Amino acid sequence: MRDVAALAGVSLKTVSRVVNNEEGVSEILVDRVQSAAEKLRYRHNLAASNLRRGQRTKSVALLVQDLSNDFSAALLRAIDDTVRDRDVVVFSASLDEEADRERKLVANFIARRVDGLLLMPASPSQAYLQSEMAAGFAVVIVDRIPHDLSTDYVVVDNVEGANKATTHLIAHGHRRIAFISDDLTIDTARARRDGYYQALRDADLSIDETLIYSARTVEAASAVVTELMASATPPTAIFTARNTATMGAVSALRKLGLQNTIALIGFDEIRMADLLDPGISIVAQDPGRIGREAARMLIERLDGSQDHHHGIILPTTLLARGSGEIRPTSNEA
Amino acid sequence: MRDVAALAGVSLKTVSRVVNNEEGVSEILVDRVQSAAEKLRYRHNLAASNLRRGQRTKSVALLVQDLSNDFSAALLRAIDDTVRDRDVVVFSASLDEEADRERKLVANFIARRVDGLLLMPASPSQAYLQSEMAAGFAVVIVDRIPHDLSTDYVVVDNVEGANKATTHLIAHGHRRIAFISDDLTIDTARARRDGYYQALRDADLSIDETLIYSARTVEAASAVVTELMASATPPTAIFTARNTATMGAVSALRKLGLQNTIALIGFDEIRMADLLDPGISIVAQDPGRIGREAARMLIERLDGSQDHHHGIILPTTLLARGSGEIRPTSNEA
DNA sequence: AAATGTTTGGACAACGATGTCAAAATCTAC
DNA sequence: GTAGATTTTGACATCGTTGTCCAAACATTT
Repeated sequence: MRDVAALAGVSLKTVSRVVNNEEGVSEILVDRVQSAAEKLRYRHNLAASNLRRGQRTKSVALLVQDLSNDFSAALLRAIDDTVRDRDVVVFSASLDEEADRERKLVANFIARRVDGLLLMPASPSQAYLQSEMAAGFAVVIVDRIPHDLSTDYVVVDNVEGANKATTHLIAHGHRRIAFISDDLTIDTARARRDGYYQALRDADLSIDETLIYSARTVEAASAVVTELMASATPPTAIFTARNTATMGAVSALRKLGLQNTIALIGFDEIRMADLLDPGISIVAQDPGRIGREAARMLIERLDGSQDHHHGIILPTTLLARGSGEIRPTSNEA
Repeated sequence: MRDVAALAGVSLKTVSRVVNNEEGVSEILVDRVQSAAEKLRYRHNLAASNLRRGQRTKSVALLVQDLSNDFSAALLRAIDDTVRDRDVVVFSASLDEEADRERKLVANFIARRVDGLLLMPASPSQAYLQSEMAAGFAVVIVDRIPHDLSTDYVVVDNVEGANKATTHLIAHGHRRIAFISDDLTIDTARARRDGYYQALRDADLSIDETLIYSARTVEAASAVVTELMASATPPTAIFTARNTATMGAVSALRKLGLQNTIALIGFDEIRMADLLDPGISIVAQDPGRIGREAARMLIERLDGSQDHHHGIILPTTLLARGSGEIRPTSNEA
């Protein structure tokens, strides 16, 4: 910038004025500065500008479990779309449920002075964010309920959704319904299990702990289903509480030739679910909507809203496509 | 920082030393500074540090067509994983094939002084990056061939992959093979069409322009297939040159009840492809590998490599799962 | 022609951090 | 106890910008 000023024969401040499109610089000088900037390939330094101005960095960070998961990818896309109007850019990273990584990344992003954080927490407690928030840092928790932290969040009604799925299976005559979720240390997984329990209780069915499994990956879920089906008393229906689990279950059932025998409902949409045979019944959430709402809440905070923190609980939709409507075979009923 | 120094009763520089874990500060002072920092909730400002040090910002940007597409999401994940060791964070954004957006975002990221750019270009020419690169900015083009720019890039062998798919269909007796790709202004789409043409020519089949379509979205592709099948002389096979096109074709064929009649091969993997009936034959690329290679190349440049720029052309794999092995019905042959 | 108003341009300090270099404090050895 | 070596500490300038405030240049009015 100094060089540009020298080449254009003006002061630093005048160059700054031109760069920022400020009023009060004669056209002749504007031209001279611009061509000098061009010649020297001058590039404005946003970091220095932000430093001086003490302003927002116009950047936010999104931390999710796994960016390659459809749900998280859709979330990211929706968030990026929502903040784009305001010229805000998005950092993102995968946590793989490692609390350490969350802490490290959050510290890094705070050092970078991002304006806000959208977090699908891997940590059991987010109390460590309290002091940051007190200092004006905006945080919105997505897909999970915040723990030990009073902040905005956006989730779906996991208990209700899981209840709906389980009740649906019960209504179709099932009494032995397996539950496969992500690790139960995860809030969302527990909520879905609670919904499952609730539905069983409401139907006066006993809870069989041997039907409760957790599996992080598609392969793990597939192995669980294979094992379950080989047991002495296999379930007649499966409720998979996560998209990867659903994919694993579909794959395993098909391999066993049981896709038309064992009922299956999954939580969270999977691609091509309606094109499989049978179609896979799903309790769907709308990741785009979750992302948009979360980004909107974050933006409101950045705009200075001091409203009381609140959570948005979005509804789920049961999509009956066939797999969830399979009835138990006679000898199992 | 000033406040921390005051509270600890030391100079600014000493605080800086403690923050940066530099040698030569007595333990007593280290403790005093740390507890002062704690008390004041001091957070190191990376932007200011980078400004003073004139160093790398340890951030890179990834610009792709659509972050919610499986391919791009897998790319992002692989890149994030690769650069994480070095404590580098990743910005990402979707371009939706809008060249303007690419230019704007690149300018923004340069102003933010990201160390490097991973770009799936939407622009027809990337010449505008030449001067940035001359100034030491690292650029790697992914999934497409750079235009008017000498730089590193990572692509798959699109011509060969498309040729392989088309040849496979021809070998199964097809002579009327439809081609559905992304917009043909896109380099990669053109390369795949070229591979398709090449295979037809090699088999002495004429090229029928009425069988060439482009469709950006799943819905558009579905509509194209529906239209094609309603025509007087429908194809007996379809080659979809993009994952969204494949999804659209699968959906349309199934709706028409033609999934076991019309052969289909897609370029780029789709989820659950092997679980559909018939399984969907795919010319697969490995997005994780593409991302890792691209990130690796970028890192090498950041480490100062001045090697001649070069492109990596990764192979594709034909996965025969059923849909691509359907033979034309007798009256069509 | 003097007084007033309106643009336009520039000097300077500051944002938060750190490299340089010299001063102060501590230690060693005779 | 003192010269010399060594460890700790701090003053200052600087990275690239921009807000503040004043000065110069020019136009307008009476």
